[in-house]
Amino acid sequence: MGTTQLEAVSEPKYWHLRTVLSQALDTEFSVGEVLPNERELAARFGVARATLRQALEQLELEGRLRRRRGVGTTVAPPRVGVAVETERPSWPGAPGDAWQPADCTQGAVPAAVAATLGVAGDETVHTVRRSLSAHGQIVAAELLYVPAASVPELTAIDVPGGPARVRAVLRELQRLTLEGQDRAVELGTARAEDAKDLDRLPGAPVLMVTTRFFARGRTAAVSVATYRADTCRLTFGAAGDVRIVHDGQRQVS
Amino acid sequence: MGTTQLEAVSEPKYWHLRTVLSQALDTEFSVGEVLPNERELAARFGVARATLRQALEQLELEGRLRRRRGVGTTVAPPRVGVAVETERPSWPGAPGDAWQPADCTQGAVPAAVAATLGVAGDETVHTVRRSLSAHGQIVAAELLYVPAASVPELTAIDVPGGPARVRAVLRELQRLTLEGQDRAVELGTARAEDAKDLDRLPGAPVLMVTTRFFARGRTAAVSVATYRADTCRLTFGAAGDVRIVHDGQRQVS
DNA sequence: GAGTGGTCTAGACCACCCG
DNA sequence: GGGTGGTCTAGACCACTCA
Repeated sequence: MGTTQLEAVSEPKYWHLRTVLSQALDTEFSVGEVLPNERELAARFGVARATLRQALEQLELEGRLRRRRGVGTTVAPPRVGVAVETERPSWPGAPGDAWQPADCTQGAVPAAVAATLGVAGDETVHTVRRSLSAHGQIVAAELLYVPAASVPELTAIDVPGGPARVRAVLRELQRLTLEGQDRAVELGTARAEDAKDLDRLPGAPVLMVTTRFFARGRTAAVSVATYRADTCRLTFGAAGDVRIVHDGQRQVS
Repeated sequence: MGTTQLEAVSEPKYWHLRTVLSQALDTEFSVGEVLPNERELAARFGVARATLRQALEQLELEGRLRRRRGVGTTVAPPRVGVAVETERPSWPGAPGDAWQPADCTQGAVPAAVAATLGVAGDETVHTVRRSLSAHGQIVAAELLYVPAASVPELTAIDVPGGPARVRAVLRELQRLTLEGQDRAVELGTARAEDAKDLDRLPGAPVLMVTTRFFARGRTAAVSVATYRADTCRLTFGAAGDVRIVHDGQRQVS
């Protein structure tokens, strides 16, 4: 990485800096390598630390860098491909589903969720929490909403249940015939709670995937999953090793 | 919106501010309404302007606010659902495809694209640019890469072609039997060029959708589409009016 | 305790929009 | 020309990690 000062250009400094750093990452650094600290880098490029941080933020958003307080800034590995949808629709918890059960509560749900489920605001809904890991890292957290009416065989409980309870809910769900599902993907920010699970700061960018499951002519369950946007690439269909970055700067592995 | 100062809490000020503003947006503002300017808001909450801006940035990332230089900060409408995948796989430009042709060049492509296409680095590839509008706004820009070998009937041109040329390429593509496709979705930042098309600043968050089209046992084309992350919600399957926000604070329309 | 990134401040100037 | 958000500076202190 050169010691060069930035020459005068019309584009914002932080954007030019991002480009310079991006090229340096391509040519002079390898995955896992630690960059000089922010104060050092800022001095080297002759900018304020805040400006440098703006450039680093961009690169982190693109999944090129990983920054950890007390540790430093390192070159991030390529994003992990996470299969969101493979072939046929299937219930959560079906064989081959890699999500790990966490816990399960029941009670009322937020109005927006109730509306999507088509249930009354005070109707009992099972709320299942699960998480998904890849390469030893948690990459996604999920809230699965299952109206009690969808799993009538299930006996009520008063206290939060653990993984066993989660499995019981999912088992009941499998008994229904899945008539279809649809999904929506959008950008969101991690709630404080999810951020903790995902080992990120509150407000970290996440990809929110909302899935509706249909059975018996109605919405039998809704899943809201938040994936770490910095480390994940969501795949649909047979997508295996798609590895394109828009500006084409990045090496293929 | 209260004139209240922020009380002492352990969470970062900008995050608490985000929450306060978010609730104010839910209860005291309607879509399109203009917020007080940043200096005014910062003074009202007793924080520096930079801190306030950090909170506004979060809300903009969540699609709750829209900020325009010289104009002001307004309450954003709900995100637009954009159908990325409906039923069966289909070629770009097939009937029902709402993408607008822009222009078309040919020549070498970035190494990463060539690798995905499975062509040599110097092989001729048609690069088609298209854009997608919804409600009078451009919401996505696409680069479609079609190796010359996939459309052998097409005569070569030396200069960039317009929409007519784009249609010719797409027409040739339709003649192939589409054997399958897969997709990947990830977070990216808008290149300067795309940012201009999308009416955003460079580095604006975008959802990058990479699609591979298979024909004759190989990858016949690759599309890289960038959607405005602030205004778009990508839908897969029959998803119509899914409208859930993770923390459930938001009203359903 | 030394070093890292994260938060926050109080200013300045610039680019852009609109009346 | 006046008002908006966007960029940038030069500092300070804090929270966290690790030897």
